[in-house]
This record gives sequence, C-alpha cells and structure tokens, in this order.
Amino acid sequence: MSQNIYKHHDHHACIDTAVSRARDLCQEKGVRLTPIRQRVLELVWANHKPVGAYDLLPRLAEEGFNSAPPTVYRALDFLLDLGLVHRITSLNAFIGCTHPGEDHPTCFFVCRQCGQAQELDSAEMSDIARQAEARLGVVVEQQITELLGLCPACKGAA
Amino acid sequence: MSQNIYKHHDHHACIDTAVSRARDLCQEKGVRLTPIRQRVLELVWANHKPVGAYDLLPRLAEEGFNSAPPTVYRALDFLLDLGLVHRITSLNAFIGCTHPGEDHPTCFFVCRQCGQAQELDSAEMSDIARQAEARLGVVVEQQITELLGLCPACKGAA
DNA sequence: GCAGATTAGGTTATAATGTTGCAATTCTAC
DNA sequence: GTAGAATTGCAACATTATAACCTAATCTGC
Repeated sequence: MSQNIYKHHDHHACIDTAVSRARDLCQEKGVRLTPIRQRVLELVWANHKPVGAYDLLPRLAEEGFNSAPPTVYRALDFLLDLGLVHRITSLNAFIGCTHPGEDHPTCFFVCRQCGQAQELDSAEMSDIARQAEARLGVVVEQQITELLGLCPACKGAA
Repeated sequence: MSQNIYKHHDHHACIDTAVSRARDLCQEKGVRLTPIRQRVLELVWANHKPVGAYDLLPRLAEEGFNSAPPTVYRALDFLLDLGLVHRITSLNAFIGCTHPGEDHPTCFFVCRQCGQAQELDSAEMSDIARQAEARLGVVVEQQITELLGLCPACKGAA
C-alpha cells in the first residue's frame, strides 16, 4: 500500500516525486509535459485533498497562465489518460495518483470532514470485478470504488 | 444476488414490486409516498438504465406535474434517503434499488454501450471497507462501487 | 531550413447538473 | 378548526463540463 498520509510525511517530497515520475512517464510515452500540464499536476498535488477543476482556474490565472475551463480540463484529461491523476467521481474532483504507470483499479478513502483522501490497494477490488464477470457474463473495463467517512484526526475530534 | 436483468423477465412486475415495497416502507417509517414521489419512482424504474434527473422533468411535465429541477431532486432525495433508489455517481444518474429496506453497500455494473445497470451483492465489498478501517484507522460511512464495461449482449455485438 | 502534418492552447459560448431561498399549500395532530 | 410541520411551487442562481472554431507551437520527413 502507498504511504499512509495520515502519518507525518514530507509533502514537498510527494510533489517532487509526482512531477519527476510524470516527466519520466511522458518521456517514455513520447508525449509532452507542457508548463500548463506540469503546473496543473503540481496544483493537484498541493495537498492530499481532491481538488475541483474550477478551484485550479484562479491559481493558474494568478501565475499568468491562461485560465478558462477548457485549459484546465484539457490538462486534467491529459493527466488522467496517463494515470497521473485520478478523478473522485463522487466529489467531481481530482487527486494525484500515488503510483502512476501501474495499471490498477483505484480505491479511495475520503474524509467527509477534512477532505483528505488516501489511495488504497486491495486485492478484493479485482475479486469484485471478476465475480461480476462470472455471474453476469459481462466484461468489466473500469472500476470505481470510493469510501467516505472520517479520518483518524476527524474521528478523534468528533 | 438480485435477479439478473440480462435474462428475460417481466419488467412490469419489477415496477409493481418496487412501488409496493415503497408503499410498505413509507408506511413503516411514517412518511408519505406522495403522487410526485411515486411517479418519480415509477419513472426511475421504467427500465434498468440509470436515468438523469433532467430526463425526468419533461416526462413529469407531460403528465401535468410540476417540473422544475427542485421538484425532481426533492423526490429523488426522498427516495435516496429511504434507500428506494441509488445514485450512480459516475453517470450523474439514478436507478431503482432492487432490495430496499436492507442497509447494504451498493455495487453496480453499468454497460457503457446500452446503459443497462445491474445491482450486485458482494461479500468482498465490506471486506474492502473493513480493510481500510484497519489499515488507516478511519471510519467508513459510505461505500460506492461502480463497474463499467460491456453487458453480455453488447459484448457479443462487438 | 522548409512544407505539411500534428499537437497544444486561446476564446467564446453554451450545455448539463444541482442548489438556495422563500412563499404558498397541504397535511397531521391536537 | 387551528397551529405546526411537511410538502410543493417558483425564480433565480451556482457548479461542473463540453462544443466549436480558430491560432500558435512543435514535430517529421525531406
């Protein structure tokens, strides 16, 4: 499992790692990590909370980037395609992927209080997909799992 | 597991059962299944495809019901609270619950081609939540799992 | 280098989904 | 029947996402 964000960690390292992996992945795939794309990635990684596309617009504007919705959505789509960020569909928000490059079904826990989110690996994830395929005769192409609740800190505070 | 919709079935019976269960549940909980609420439930159950809130508006209008967004969303919220319908968050759409009354984590398979959706039970669902709680020290209050892919018919056609 | 193809970004407008706030009505319990 | 609660009507608005069309930058093969 990826590092548990609810424990102390050096967050600058998270961002640096993410950008550096992104660069490698783009190189490998022969696509371009343009300034806008990189900046969007960094902003998504600014903390461990899923961020809405429209939250990014003013921050890009501040830095002199163009900031119309299509600009941000294009950058996000690019990053999604490469698996560098994930979309939290229940929040209409985006978050950095902690292990890009690996093709994996994603599972996120999101704290409804503080908004922090943690990506999880779980063997049971693929069991569910396989079960559905066996029982229904379907083909599963994409799997979304999102857990909502309270993180350790917010649980304690309540 | 609930009936597999990809096999032949009498769909009128699906709707009747749903409405009749809704009536019982409302009685039991001391809440009112008003005409609008019942009609929205029936429309959601019109087929096994998740339906958008805005798709319901014109149909309600045809029948002389008020049809502004809040009307539909209020009815849907009511039905969601009682567990009579579920929300497919990745589609911004709603679908009838096949076993209301039971408190259960929901898992849906949705065909990306024809749009039909099937609710699934899976023991692994709660395993995932329990794992997250154990590993992260969190409390899981809600769990969303959605599988996208191809149903038997659409798989065959492709 | 240069021409043409490809990719990325700029701009404007609009679509799709969901919410707030308040007034009017209807129901329920006493 | 009357007060309080629940429900509905209504208008405006907020949020999220995409379409369409064009310009600019970059790459590729020569």
